[in-house]
Amino acid sequence: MSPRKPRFERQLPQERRQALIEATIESLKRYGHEGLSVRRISAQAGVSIGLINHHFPKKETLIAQAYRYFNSQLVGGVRAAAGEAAGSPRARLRAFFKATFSPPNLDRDVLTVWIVFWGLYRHSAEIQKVHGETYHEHIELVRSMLADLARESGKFRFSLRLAATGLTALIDGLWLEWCLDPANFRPAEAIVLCEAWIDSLETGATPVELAASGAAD
Amino acid sequence: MSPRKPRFERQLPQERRQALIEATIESLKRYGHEGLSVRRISAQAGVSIGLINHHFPKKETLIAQAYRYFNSQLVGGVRAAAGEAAGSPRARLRAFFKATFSPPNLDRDVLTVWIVFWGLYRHSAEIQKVHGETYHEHIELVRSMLADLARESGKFRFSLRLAATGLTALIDGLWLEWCLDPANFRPAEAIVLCEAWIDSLETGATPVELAASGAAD
DNA sequence: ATCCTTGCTGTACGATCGTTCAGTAAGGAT
DNA sequence: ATCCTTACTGAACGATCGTACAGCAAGGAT
Repeated sequence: MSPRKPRFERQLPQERRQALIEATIESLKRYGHEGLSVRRISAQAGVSIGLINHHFPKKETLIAQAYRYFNSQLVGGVRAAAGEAAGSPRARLRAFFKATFSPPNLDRDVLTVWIVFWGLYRHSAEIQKVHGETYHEHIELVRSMLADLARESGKFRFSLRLAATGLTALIDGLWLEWCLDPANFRPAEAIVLCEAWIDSLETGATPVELAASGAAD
Repeated sequence: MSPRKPRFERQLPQERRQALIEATIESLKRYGHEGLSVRRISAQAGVSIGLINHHFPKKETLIAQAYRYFNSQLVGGVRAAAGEAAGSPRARLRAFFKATFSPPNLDRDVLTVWIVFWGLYRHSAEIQKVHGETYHEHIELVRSMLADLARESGKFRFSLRLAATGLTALIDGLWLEWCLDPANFRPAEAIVLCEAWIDSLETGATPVELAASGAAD
């Protein structure tokens, strides 16, 4: 008789928690909102139901940490792609666009997961906190690249804040449209549109200031 | 003794169904994803639990019809605003932007409701059908306005399809960003950015064609 | 005034939810 | 080889879910 195989393996709490976080994301990819149950998550992780509450005080805590991990993985990916690109600000932006509109960023499952998290936003203080931090991190990345570009190529039509807002909106909107229906356009076309937005920042004839238009709301 | 007040009032099926649809939307605004239960919806409508299944074969049918009604109300609003504007294509676009970035369109509750519907997208054929129809209607509206503009003012940098894709993405992205955090920018600033996008379509120096960039991917 | 249609109510049912907790056992320490 | 800590299991609990259905009653028809 061979030595009995253990029924389970003990893990360090830190490692088990990370495994549960990754199982949560996988469960959300597979089942959408229905993947948000301790039974689905624990099945995905290959552990018992009770283990989740052994490592996390409430389900909400696990979900919020999964949200943070998911966002940081994605923003980390595009940040690294932009950082590795050659020196010119324009080249960094190009690498940033390319990474944004390629896997693993451009993935319908990513939208599925995000929508589940967004659905929790209004009623969960933890989710709001994580969202605020990671969104701020993302828009700061865009802002810094635009700042580099402005320093090199002169004035923009808009304030840096507004230029970053517009570019972020364009990127997010294209990303969202593609995920909802990939038949609408090709990823390369999205990149062309983003590049064109950058062009228009530099070549725009009339600098638009907001004091004038800010009167009415 | 006064005549007894009836415990309930009978309605024509058509009217009751409409009331249930509106109660569904209100319940989603109030409670987000948790508002998607027959108990919450029937409480919101002031009727019993069983009435929903009396008028709709499954809950999913009610939800899909609520989605259709919700979308058609919103797209109908901006379409009407654009239609009532003065003759020039530019003026119609301006009215369209203004309606898009004003209540009742620019409302955080609208995002709350949409996110719930989006969360059902992947696993519900009915929701997919409704989404496809209303999204197509919306992008056709944008496309027709851009077509009018192009007819009057000459060539665009992009194909009509791509110009409409980009403008729709910019609008949706700005709308989404504002709903997630209204402190980021003012609605008037979003309109300025959209107008600038239109400007850049007309004044762009280099017409960009896609055959060149479409090789990869 | 009585009947009839049917809009409507509300209990019941089985499934699934998040959480609790008493007990099991893995595996390093002694 | 034995002990001890604690990661881990899994049954149980009450709450809530969507749907079914038997019966009630509103209100027009006769």
